[in-house]
Amino acid sequence: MVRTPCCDKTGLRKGTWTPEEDRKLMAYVTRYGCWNWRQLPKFAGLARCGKSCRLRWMNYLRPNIKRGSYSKEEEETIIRLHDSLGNRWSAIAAQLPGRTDNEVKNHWHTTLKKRFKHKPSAAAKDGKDNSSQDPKLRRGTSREKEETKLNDVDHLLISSPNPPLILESSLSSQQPASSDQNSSITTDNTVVTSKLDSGSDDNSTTTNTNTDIHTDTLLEAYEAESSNFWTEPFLSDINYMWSDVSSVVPYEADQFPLLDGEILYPFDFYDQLQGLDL
DNA sequence: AAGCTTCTCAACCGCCAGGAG
DNA sequence: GCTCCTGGCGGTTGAGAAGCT
Repeated sequence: MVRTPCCDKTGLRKGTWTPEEDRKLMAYVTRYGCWNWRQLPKFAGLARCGKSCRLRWMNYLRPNIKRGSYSKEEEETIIRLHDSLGNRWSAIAAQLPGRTDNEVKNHWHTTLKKRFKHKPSAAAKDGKDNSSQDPKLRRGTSREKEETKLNDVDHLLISSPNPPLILESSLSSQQPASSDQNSSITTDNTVVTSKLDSGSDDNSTTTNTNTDIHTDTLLEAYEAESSNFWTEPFLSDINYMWSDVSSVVPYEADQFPLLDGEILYPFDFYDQLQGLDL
């Protein structure tokens, strides 16, 4: 499923992330934010390129990542948005709280796409899905990007002017996060929450705006072709709790001997937990 | 049980946009 | 206006899991 680890010419690691690397990245970003992805691995004590760190954080370690099966509503949203937007996975993912563009893209290619092999999307028919042909048309407008930015949790992480250096050997000497750092994290959580809320609103809005007759036809076909689809329980609703320990901290707590609870559960974790009837 | 094929998805790659100097 | 740097995006890859023969 994952690539075997290897080293490139510059000595930077590639391939599968180890639990140790995840721990370092998570500890650093949680505590200090992603002030500069390029420089971050150096300060975090990681032999990875910045891009790799960013990708790992965005697609796997972020606290609000939703994992598990897609619900009927989520797949419906993907289908509708793909029909209207084409392969703009980040825009589609923005309407699916907790889902990453990579995940949405994978799910489309592995599952949803096959169900509509013979039914080209409206976007494709209208020429909207020409993104892969003309790279200049692949990107969203600056306004769309701005809106996406507002939803992007990471933009609210702190930007430390003097980033703390965390060397492998110095992790244990880290002091607890300052109140300022905590506030940024709390802000992060607030945004996550509002994003989740607004996400559903956006969903309905987008659905109303973008749904056309063709999409309905597409969805009907989709329903007809996926026999067990509508009858499946909302697995993701069961599996996903964005404040769940498993999503916030993918490893056992005792694997974080250097981290205190403040970092393990940096947000108003327990408050969220109580509200979920777990 | 073994070998083969198909599927899944984490991760890489290259390109582009936008900001800073 | 130009160059450089960085973040972000979408396409693609390929190892491992799952299914099939």
